[in-house]
Amino acid sequence: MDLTHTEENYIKVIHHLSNGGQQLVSTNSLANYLGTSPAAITDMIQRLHQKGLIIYQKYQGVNIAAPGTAKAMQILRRHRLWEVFLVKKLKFTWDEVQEVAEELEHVQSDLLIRRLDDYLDHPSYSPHGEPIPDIHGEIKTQAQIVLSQLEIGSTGTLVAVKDDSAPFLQYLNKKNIYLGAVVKVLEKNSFDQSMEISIDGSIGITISPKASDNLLIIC
Amino acid sequence: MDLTHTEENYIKVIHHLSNGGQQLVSTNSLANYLGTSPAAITDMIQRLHQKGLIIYQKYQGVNIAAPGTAKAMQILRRHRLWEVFLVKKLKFTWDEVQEVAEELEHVQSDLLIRRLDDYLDHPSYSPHGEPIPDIHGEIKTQAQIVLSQLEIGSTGTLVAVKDDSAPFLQYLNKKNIYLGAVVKVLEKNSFDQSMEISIDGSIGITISPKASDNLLIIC
DNA sequence: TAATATATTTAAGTTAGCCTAAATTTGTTT
DNA sequence: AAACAAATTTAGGCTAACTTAAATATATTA
Repeated sequence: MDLTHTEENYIKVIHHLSNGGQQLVSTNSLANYLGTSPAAITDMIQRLHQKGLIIYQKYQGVNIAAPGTAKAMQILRRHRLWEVFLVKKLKFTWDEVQEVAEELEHVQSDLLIRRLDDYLDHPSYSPHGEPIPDIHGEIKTQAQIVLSQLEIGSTGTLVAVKDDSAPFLQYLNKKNIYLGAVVKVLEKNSFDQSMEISIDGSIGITISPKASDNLLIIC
Repeated sequence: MDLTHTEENYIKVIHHLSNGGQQLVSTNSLANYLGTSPAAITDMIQRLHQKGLIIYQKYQGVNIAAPGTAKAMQILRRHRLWEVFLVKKLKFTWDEVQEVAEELEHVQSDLLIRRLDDYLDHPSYSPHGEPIPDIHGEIKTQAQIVLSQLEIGSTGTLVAVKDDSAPFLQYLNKKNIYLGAVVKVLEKNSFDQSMEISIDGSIGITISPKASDNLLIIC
């Protein structure tokens, strides 16, 4: 089923605000999130319910339905692949990608997304560390842990940051720490919780506990 | 001024059908080209005239105005850069690009287009051999002639096709004839107007007059 | 539990972009 | 030049996606 850009956005937001279907989403929270009037929300959710993409009962809020989830996964896949493209190939910074990816995600062409995926070597994570659904809409869920919990001698792949404020990102930049890097814990200093790590085989880098608590890795 | 996707499409088509402003375009020809009713055309051209993008007099047809030309150049630039990307990077074939580029050209981000242009090394021609306007909307014009007029022993660079129907593009594909190639005329058979040519120094390839009349080259 | 506040829906209206049918202008032919 | 044909515009309507204002349902609290 083909949706309009707006319908796709609603589906994406309902999927997000319902935590993937775990909770009901109120009309007001949608209106608030999307910056439209509650009346506009009611209008649209009635249409999406009609189409079977969401579950809706008058005055009771909405939830995403199975076909809606599939659609949401497709949109997330497109969005995150474009983000990878923008950052890896076009040298966008993390904070520049959102707006453009928001538009690119609505370009309708399965062939395009398949080729883009090939071109990018089938990435599993966006530059923000969000998992990229595969072509079937499946997300490979791998438990993420904070770097500070990794044991000495163990390695993991850096996939996300908890704090994506500019100062922290600049700090990471300066220390040559980037997403996708293989991190190895060389040492832990128990008296101040600082860590010595190597990034993709580099020599030891010292990072503070504040940093290691905000870096997410998979093993 | 920001235009809707539809308005951008109208501007593009009016620019095209007016030959860049050289002739008036009738309501009917627009309706025909766009596959909509003449009434819808009248609707839209009144709006575009209001915005100063086209020149319009009731019952007299329209022409592109200077601001419309600037907009058309911007759209053509986006379209053709995306075409280069799709073909060069994503391995699309000539006949696969049109539809997707048609969507991508409407993504609004000057930064995106600037970065894409950098990434592609500032190409001057699309895969169909159409010139790509620069960031100021200027087109570097070089006289194009049809291959059939090239003399024996002369060479030229293939930059465009007159006929870009799928069958013709597939024919070219099969004969290993591609845009950007250096073409040399080896022989001309006067009885059937067929030609022997070499492509980037290849051995002789025989092409029909129908083909050589539809291949545009610069010398 | 009744009164009140909040959330949600309905009603009526708007704009973009289309449609068909009717009216009007322009072009062509005799 | 009048009559007809073709092209164009106007009029009235439709859907998607919004708006504000009014009505109604739900939640809260005295």
